[in-house]
Amino acid sequence: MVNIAVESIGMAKNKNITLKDMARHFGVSISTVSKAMNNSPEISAGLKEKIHTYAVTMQYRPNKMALSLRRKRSRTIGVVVPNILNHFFAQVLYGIQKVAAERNYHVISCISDESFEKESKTLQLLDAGTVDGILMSLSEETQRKKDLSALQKLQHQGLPMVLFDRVSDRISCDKVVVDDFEAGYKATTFLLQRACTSIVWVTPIGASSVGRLRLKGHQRALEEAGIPFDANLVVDLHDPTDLEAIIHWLLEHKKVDAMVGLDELTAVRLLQLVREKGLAVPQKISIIGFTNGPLSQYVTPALTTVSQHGKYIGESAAKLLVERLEHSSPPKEFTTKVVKTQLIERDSTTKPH
Amino acid sequence: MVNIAVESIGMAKNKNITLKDMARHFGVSISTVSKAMNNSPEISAGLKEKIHTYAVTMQYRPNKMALSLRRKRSRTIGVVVPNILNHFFAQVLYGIQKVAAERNYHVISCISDESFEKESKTLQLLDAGTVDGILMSLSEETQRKKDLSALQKLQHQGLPMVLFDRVSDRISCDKVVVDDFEAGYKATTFLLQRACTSIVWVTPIGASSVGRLRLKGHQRALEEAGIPFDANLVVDLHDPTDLEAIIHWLLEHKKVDAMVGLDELTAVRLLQLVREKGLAVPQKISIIGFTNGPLSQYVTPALTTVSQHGKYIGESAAKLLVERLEHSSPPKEFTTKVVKTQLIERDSTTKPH
DNA sequence: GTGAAAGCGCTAACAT
DNA sequence: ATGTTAGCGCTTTCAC
Repeated sequence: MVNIAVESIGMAKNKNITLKDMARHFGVSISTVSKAMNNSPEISAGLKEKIHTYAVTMQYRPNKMALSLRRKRSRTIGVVVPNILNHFFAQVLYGIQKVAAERNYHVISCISDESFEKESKTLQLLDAGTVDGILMSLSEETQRKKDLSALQKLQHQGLPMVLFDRVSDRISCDKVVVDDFEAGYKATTFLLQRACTSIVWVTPIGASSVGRLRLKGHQRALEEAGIPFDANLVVDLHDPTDLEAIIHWLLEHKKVDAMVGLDELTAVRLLQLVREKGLAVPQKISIIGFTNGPLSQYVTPALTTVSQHGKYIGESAAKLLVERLEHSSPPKEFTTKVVKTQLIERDSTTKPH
Repeated sequence: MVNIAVESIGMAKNKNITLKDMARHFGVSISTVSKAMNNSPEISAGLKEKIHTYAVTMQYRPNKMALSLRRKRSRTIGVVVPNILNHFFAQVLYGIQKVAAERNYHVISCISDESFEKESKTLQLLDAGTVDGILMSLSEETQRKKDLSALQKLQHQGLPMVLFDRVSDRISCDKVVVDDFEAGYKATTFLLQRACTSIVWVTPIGASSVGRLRLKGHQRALEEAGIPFDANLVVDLHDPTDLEAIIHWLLEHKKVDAMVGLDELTAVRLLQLVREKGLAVPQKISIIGFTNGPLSQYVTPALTTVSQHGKYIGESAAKLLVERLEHSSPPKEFTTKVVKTQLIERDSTTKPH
């Protein structure tokens, strides 16, 4: 009686069935069932057949935890991005999810919110055992602090990782980066060709590898054109709410004919502020943004922008990681994949004359 | 000597240390070490002290898989969203990540891409054992097919879940939804008050619960105003590329004075198409969108829009789930939380007269 | 205060 | 063709 009661409750609660349960059911050993389920040739066709159908009707599903414990692999990768509301990172994440799904990996995603503390905490939680590997882009604060200890700890644990976009020389691993120097160079050159010589450079990510490289490209372009670099035109934006005041000041005290915003939202806000000031874009001021998202596309005038191919970066990074996870046999050199940017000309910049 | 050698190799490869290793090191039993690490009062203060410091220097980290296997809980929740490039869902995900991080849960996120097949496959991969519970918003295709078998299977496994935004009556669980009927009603009423009577209704999510409810709200508002409902004005958009042709046709064959786009991107595209046609917004045509994202905010003219508080929805859903996971003791009734929308008036609609 | 033993669910080398 | 055993890393009851 007790048994029956237990069984029916069991049905309702759908207690997950195990190999042990099936073994008991057939009066065979657990390993026999295991082998049968894994289609081992050791087991007779008849028994296998019976066990399989029973497994199906009982909805047997192998326990993932037990498998992971045994195999020491979880088929899960961890992803840490600074900000998921940023279209570029959303695209990257999309790319990552895509290849992960294709290869039957789960992805645990975490947001650092550009905060060093959150990033470290996240990284701690994400240690080896939870995930087989990590995909990550450094937070701005982390790059400013230059404190990579959390990451290094993981690396020291032997956790494979690939860094993308915001990377660091001090971590040796596979990397996927944008050719940011060239991107900065390209944007500035583009403006110079359109006779813009006084270019305001607004960077919300000044301390990041990405921000620094783009700035260098900018400076190089100026240099090659023989235009002196004016540090006052570089706006290192720590707090987005400062933007308005800064731009107003610049517009009143400097002769400005172009602006570059290093992320999509900043560029669009630049556009808005300039127009509010009554200055026509691109006639008076040309504007270039980064990240080719819907925002750049649909704003008026449509923004000339540097596309970074976020989805492709995500896919590449994920593939690189999975590759390493599965063919750990030849631990070949670390590679750094450089993804070229593309400058998409729209209506926020003047035509060349 | 042997020990030293082993130790140094251990350092290099950083083989993760286990309770067993520590037990051997101190010549005590595994269970003693376990108790010490868990601060059991059974263990003498002295030993505990020694073990703790050793654990720290050796960087002991408990094996997550073993713990999960033992506890039958992974502290991981699964999230399935239709589309992460959509700002609304990105916000929801952000909210979810936030509370998950606060409560020390991992989140495995998956994208269904509005596809029934991908959603089912994902759900299968995400079965009990992998995650402790699920947060999910149904894909459009799934809602059209009305095939919830994958979800029901999970439910039958006893996996706690909470559905958000795109939900179904046929699944009984906690839910967090937007008051979509009211949202549709509100949008239409708003337009009617501004003397718009011929309202084009463009829905890329016609088959979803959300799309249907909003349409009902729309119809009710029309009805109350004594305006006959014209089914030709409802555009059930299956393929986004059709939008242009459809709108052109409508603009030429119907007298239209307002349009509503049921997601952010659609509304913005509507705005663009109308303006390309040379029709002033809002003077000739008023436009209302959904989802209050940067796109709606920065487009020209800025879009009047129905805000759905994505982040809040994500937070609520996550909290509901975690609540259930942690106090499974009183299995109280399922709740459905209804989040009110907010109509944000901007410049794409005329002022009331 | 410490340890032995069983068990979580599964696999695999080694019997029989 | 099937079973035994040991073990993945940890917790926990029960002895000592």
